[in-house]
Formats: sequence, structure tokens, C-alpha cells
Amino acid sequence: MRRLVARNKAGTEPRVPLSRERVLRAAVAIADEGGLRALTMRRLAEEVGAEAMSLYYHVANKDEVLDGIADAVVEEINEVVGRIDVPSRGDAWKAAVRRRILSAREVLLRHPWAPGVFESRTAMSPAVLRYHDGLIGLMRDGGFSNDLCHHALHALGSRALGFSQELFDPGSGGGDDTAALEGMAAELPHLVGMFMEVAHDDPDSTLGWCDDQTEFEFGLDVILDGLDRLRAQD
Amino acid sequence: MRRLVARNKAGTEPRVPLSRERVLRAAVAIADEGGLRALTMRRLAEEVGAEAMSLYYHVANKDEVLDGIADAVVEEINEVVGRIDVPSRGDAWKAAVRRRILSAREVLLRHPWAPGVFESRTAMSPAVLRYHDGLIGLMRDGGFSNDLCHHALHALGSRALGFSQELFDPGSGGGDDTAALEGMAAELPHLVGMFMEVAHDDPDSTLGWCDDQTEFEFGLDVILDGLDRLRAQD
DNA sequence: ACCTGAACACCGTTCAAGT
DNA sequence: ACCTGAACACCGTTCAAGT
Repeated sequence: MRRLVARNKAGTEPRVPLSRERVLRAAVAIADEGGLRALTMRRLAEEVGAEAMSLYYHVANKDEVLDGIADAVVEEINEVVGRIDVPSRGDAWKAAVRRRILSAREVLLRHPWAPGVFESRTAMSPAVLRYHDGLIGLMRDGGFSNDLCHHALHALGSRALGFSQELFDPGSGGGDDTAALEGMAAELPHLVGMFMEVAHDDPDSTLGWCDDQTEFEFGLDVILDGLDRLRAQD
Repeated sequence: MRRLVARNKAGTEPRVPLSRERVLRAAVAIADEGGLRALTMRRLAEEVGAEAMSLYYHVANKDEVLDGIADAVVEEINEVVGRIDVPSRGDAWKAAVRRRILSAREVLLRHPWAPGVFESRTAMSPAVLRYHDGLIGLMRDGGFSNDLCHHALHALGSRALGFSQELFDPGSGGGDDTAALEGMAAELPHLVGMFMEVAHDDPDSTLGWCDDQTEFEFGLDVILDGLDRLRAQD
């Protein structure tokens, strides 16, 4: 909407020169506001007060922009988790890891387009490596062997960065009714049965709709508890 | 490359008419062969021996094509897992779920573009619902409460369909050397330490490169074991 | 009913040219 | 050194027109 740098008439503003940094910041802003589809080179140029072709002086191509904004988000995560100061020795490892992952998730919730970008990248950027290095450090504090750390990273997968799926449109798909579900009971007996019971036990959940945060934490804890059991048996 | 229907000169071939079914099958073939980027409406038309605009008579737009091929893959999974006939009562639930998920994974390995498409869809297609209905059935056989089934689906997440990440370029990133890792030891002490040890214990792993299948199964088992413990405590 | 040609608005990107 | 205009090859999609 508003340009970061207004076209200066009669040179009132110092005319901040373009830079890779400024281009990437604008790209993040565009994606935050309008999603990944809104992020085009032409739109990005507009946001930054230049012509599309000027961007190519600071970034090689659009792929580099995508790499750049993915990296920027992980850097933001690293900053946030870097400020966490909790014990992690012995049994405390689990709470420390949990805290770190949930903090990463909070950052990600501000950039819901990020997981989609991560997926298409090799995900071996320095920032991602540093993030995982920190995670391994916490698990080592908990007495994990390096081998178990290695498996644990794979087990956590994208969950380590605070997401696994959904994260998107938290409010969508709301309007469905119990009646519609009952009509499907013949083909999907188990699924309908499950949802009917869950909805009955928790009536204010707009039927079958779930608290993403709760579910995320449940899945996370299942894995963490499993790893904790493995660590105990050396 | 080769057209499914050759342009018939002098009407030698019966000229199979276009159909949504045929369009989607061709779309899957293109994505299998050249990845998602290769799947354009124009390329799809070529593959099917027609002009791009003809496609719009059978599908509303490209989004419907993407929905269609995502659905086609899940249908293929449903066919495969539908032929599985193993016990699932009581303790057997875990082996049955494991088998089902690993079978789904085999299908997915033939369509490595599929996870990327799933992510952008709402993933509530009839085929996906049927797949999860079957999963719930197995867990119910194992004595899961509906509530635990519900949590379990969230915990498994995309792993239920046989993937979580990677799955892509299984051979990439090979050439790195131990020396490069040692150079990063100052910034990434835990990560480098872990990889050095893992590489030492398993020298033929091209350093730090992992058997995706093994890691997938490890992560899967961590979660399954965790759920098993929850089920035991009612 | 099914298919197509021409056309539109939009991409990412190049290249030679401006300051 | 930094930015730009014109242009290219490619998208998805529309619409009126063909059979």
C-alpha cells in the first residue's frame, strides 16, 4: 500500500538507496500482508519505490528473494530463542526444548507463508543450522547421545521449527453442521463416530473443529515423551 | 514427450474424446516426469493432444487440476491400503497402522510432488477423509478412545499419509567433506560434534547423510510408542 | 456438445542504455 | 555504481467463433 520510500519531489527526502536488506524486508512485509501469491517482482519493486528491473541489481532472481525471506524468518526465530534463559541440564531438557519450539511457533504464526517457502528450499541455510545446533545443545544437556540427537531431529522434523502443517487459515471451514456429518456415517463410520463423540464432550468447539495450539502441543509431547523414554534406557 | 493421443491423419485412430479423467491422468504423468513446475495448462494440453483452451471445457481452472491430481494420489493410496488384510485387534493395532502408513509412503515416493500440492489444499477431500476413517478404524480396534484417536491424528499429522518432509531429492547434497564441517565447529559445536560422531560410527554414510527411510520409521515409531503408552493408561 | 484462435493481463527476466 | 525502458518468452484465462 504505502511505499517505504516516497517518490521524492524536489529532493525533500534523502532517497535511501536500494539494498538487498531493504528488498528482503519489503518482501517479508508483502508476504505477511497478502500471502506468497502477492509477492511478485513488480509488486516488490513498487513497495520499495523502484522499477522491477532495479531489483536484479541487488538479488539474482526471485528464487534468491524466496531464499532470503525464508532465512529472515529463521533469523527472527533465532533472535527470540536466543533470549531464552532456562535450565536444560538433566530432566530439564524437555521443558527447555518445549519452550524453544513453542517460541519458534509464535514467530511462525506471524509469517504463516513461511512453512510453504521452507518446503521448497533445501533448508540448509546457516540460520537453520544454527537453530538446530541450539536444539542439539539442549538435548546434549539432557544426556542424549549424539546418535539419539540425530534421530530426534528427524523425528521432530518440521515440528522443531514450530510447525508441522495447518498453521494456516485458523478460522476456516466453520459452518458445518452435525446433520451433514450424520449423512456421511455410512461411508465414514469411524470418522463420523469420532467427531460426534468429541463434539458431544466439548460442545462449544463448533463441531469437530480443533484448537490447533492444543493439538500441536499434544503431538509435540507425544514425541518428546517418547524420546525421554529412549534417553532413560541409555 | 509422446502424446497420449497422436494427431490422427486420415482418421486412423478413433480419436478418444477429452474428459476430466483423461486430463487429470495426463497431469499426474507430467508432474511425475517433470515436477510441478512442468505442469502448465499449455503443456497439459499438448500431452493430451489438444489446445490449452479445450481443457477449460473439462476443468474449471488450474486450481481444479491441482485439486484433482492431489485427490488422484490419495485414491491410489486408498486402493493400495484397501488390499491390506492384517489383524488389528488389541496390540496388533500398531503393526496394522505401521503397515498402512508405510504403504501410503510407497505410493507417495512415486509422486514426490504430491506433498507440495497437499499443503496448499484444504486436505478435506473425500479420499483424504476415507483414508483417515480407515486409520481411526484400526486405532479403535486397538482400544483407542475416540478422543485419543482425535489427538493421534493430529500427532501423526502429515506422517499419517506417509510423509512429513524430505521425500524429495534423495541423492542431493552429497559432496561435502569432513574438513568443511570441522571449519564450522566454532559456530556450530553441537551440530558438528553430532555429525562427526555419527559419521564415525557409520563411515559409509557419505558423511552426515541419512537413510531417509530409516529416519522416517524412527520418527514414526517414537510417536506410535508414545500413543501406545497413552492407550495403556486408558 | 465439444473444441479452437485470437487476445488480454500478467509473470520473470535480458539487455542495452541512461545517470 | 546504481537504476531504468523496451522487449521477450511465458503464464492462466476470456470470449466469440467454429464444427
